[in-house]
Amino acid sequence: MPELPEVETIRRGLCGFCLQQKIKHITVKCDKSFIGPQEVIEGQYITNIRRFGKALVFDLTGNVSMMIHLRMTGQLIYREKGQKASFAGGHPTDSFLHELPDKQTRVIFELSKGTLFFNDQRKFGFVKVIPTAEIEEDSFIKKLAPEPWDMDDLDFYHRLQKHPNSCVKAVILDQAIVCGLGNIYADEALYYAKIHPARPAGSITKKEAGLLLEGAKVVMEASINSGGSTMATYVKADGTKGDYLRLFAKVFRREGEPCERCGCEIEKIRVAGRGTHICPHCQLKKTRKAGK
DNA sequence: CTAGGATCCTGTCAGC
DNA sequence: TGCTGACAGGATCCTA
Repeated sequence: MPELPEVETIRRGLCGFCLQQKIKHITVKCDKSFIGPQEVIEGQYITNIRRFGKALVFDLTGNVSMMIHLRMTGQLIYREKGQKASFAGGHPTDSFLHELPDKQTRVIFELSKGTLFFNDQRKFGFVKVIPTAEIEEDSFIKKLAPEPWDMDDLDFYHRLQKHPNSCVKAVILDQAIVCGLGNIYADEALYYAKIHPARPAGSITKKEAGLLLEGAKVVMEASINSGGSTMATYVKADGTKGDYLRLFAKVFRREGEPCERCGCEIEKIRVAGRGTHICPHCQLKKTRKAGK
């Protein structure tokens, strides 16, 4: 679920609540969700929260860290004692509003001033204890490519050309090619650049690659900038489903609605094994002949 | 090596 | 109502 903007929003939010707090006790409710010795981090203080792509790293005293990856359905929900404060981020579900722990709670971190819940419906996400000095050697973190803001157009173009026969959508979802995009922002960035997701990456021109990289930055920045209010809005929604995606998504989950550029109906198709949303008029599969 | 599909797991929803 | 299959905001492993 959470892609780069959501994870960054969670990082910023939790930094505001959890820094300098002590991890007093950890309850692991699902063994699969917690990797490593929990007693190593009990009693330590949270000194920093970093982000590597879609993974969060909590640095602790004692030269130890914990990496948390939310994968598809992970959530981090912080509740302060006496309801003084709360923060929720990740896969949007009613768990944001309910009494916790609930059925999907996998790990509970009891902190000095509140409680941090790691919820995860599908159990794909995890918490992993790693010595701080070894974080950047972790197999996941090690192979991450730069984020779109740290890449220039030509570099991005060359990265696409390394997989000339793969669908361009599959290539931009690969965190070793460019870091941060997931299913939502991949669709949104391709729509921005007017590129059909099933086109071979090798057919993307330098100009198109530049537009696609720009699209990735634009859609993710917009989401990060509205991210804080996003989470707050959801929690305040009081029973109604969070639909913050609709605030900025032009194609994602908008099948059947008109494209805001041309009015043509948005379609949902399948590309690279993933549900994929396009405007069939703006995003042509065949490249038009040069000279229009 | 590449590209595509299956897989981990639980819950929800559409269709019979 | 109950069953069945498809699908899901991710990443890895297996196969051809």
